[in-house]
Amino acid sequence: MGRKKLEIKRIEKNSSRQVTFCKRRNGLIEKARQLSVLCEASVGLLVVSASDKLYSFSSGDRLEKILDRYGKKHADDLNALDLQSKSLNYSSHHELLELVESKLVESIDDVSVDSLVELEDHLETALSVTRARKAELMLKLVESLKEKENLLKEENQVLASQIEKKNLEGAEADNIEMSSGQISDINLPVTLPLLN
Amino acid sequence: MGRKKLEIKRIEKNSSRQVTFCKRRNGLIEKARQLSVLCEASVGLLVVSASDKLYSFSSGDRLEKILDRYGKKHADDLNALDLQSKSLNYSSHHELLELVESKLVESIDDVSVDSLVELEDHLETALSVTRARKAELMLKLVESLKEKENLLKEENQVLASQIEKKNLEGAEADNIEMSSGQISDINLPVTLPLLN
DNA sequence: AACTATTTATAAGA
DNA sequence: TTCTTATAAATAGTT
Repeated sequence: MGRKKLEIKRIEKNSSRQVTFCKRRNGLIEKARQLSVLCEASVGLLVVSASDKLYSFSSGDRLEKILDRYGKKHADDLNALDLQSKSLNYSSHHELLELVESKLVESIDDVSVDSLVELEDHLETALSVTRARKAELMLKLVESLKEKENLLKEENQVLASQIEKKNLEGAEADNIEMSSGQISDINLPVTLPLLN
Repeated sequence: MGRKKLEIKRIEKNSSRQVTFCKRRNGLIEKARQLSVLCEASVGLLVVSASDKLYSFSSGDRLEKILDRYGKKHADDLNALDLQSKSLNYSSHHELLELVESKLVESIDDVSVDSLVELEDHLETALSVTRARKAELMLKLVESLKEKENLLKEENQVLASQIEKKNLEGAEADNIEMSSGQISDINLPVTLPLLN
């Protein structure tokens, strides 16, 4: 449904692929929503772009909660942007560690599945945040190094062009010297005989 | 897109709802497939009908983990304490992916808890291997960038010293130019009056 | 981000 | 279900 029929195979052109991804992803999510509404079905949809951005839709019950929750965590993990706002009910890692310890002190048999699931969630969230921060720092490091690289390259170019300029000036200087030599060569015969 | 425009709200007529469910479900799955192929995206889709039949699509990587997790949650809920580790004897990622796919081809309901637990272990191991690899690549990237930085700095120094050298030569060149100008300045007054 | 020529999906009917 | 067909929707290429 477009100007041309499109073969269903990887779109080679990068920009087209990205645009198509955006359009079709939105379309897909809308279709998923419509299906869930029209037919009272549970629909869970996750889309991860090649660049690791995550998009999801879910229609609201258990299955979808799971998918959605997974999606949100990984969105955090991957986007690593507003960590604080999405953050955690425990205020510090120290607090989290205490929580873990208290759970572990209980006799395993007495621990409810629910509380373990809850603990798992806490730990997973903490892990995501940690990973996100790590990824963020790594990316910043790489970025700053690339920036440095660019600055140095620029500097190199400036220096190189200065050298070229110097070389040209040197050549010019030679030319001037040559021509004035010629002038004097011409002038001298004119003058010298007269002077003689 | 049909004979009439359809409002997006629950279809009341039972048979119509069922027919529409079937058509749109197939359409949605096909769209999901196309998106994954066209744009190299990972797509996971789960649809549960009102009569609790499950349909799914997944594009073959990451997303399997999510679907697996759906199974895993059931496993956890039912057998929370049965978490004995299974051996991990797959030899390659390819093999692992095949394993995952084969599991996913089965109707989710029919997968045994044990096989899901096993699959989870496989996936977690693969995940940690992948993470380790990612970390390795990141570190290498940082290292190579630092190396590049050093090379560029060296080049800069070389260029700078060349410029300095050129400047010295340039100064000499300037002197020559100056003196030849003086020569012609000297010569001209000598010759011109004589030529007049 | 819009536009629009086309292709696709699908609602209703058989 | 399945096929057909009129029509609504999605979207590929373009600007």
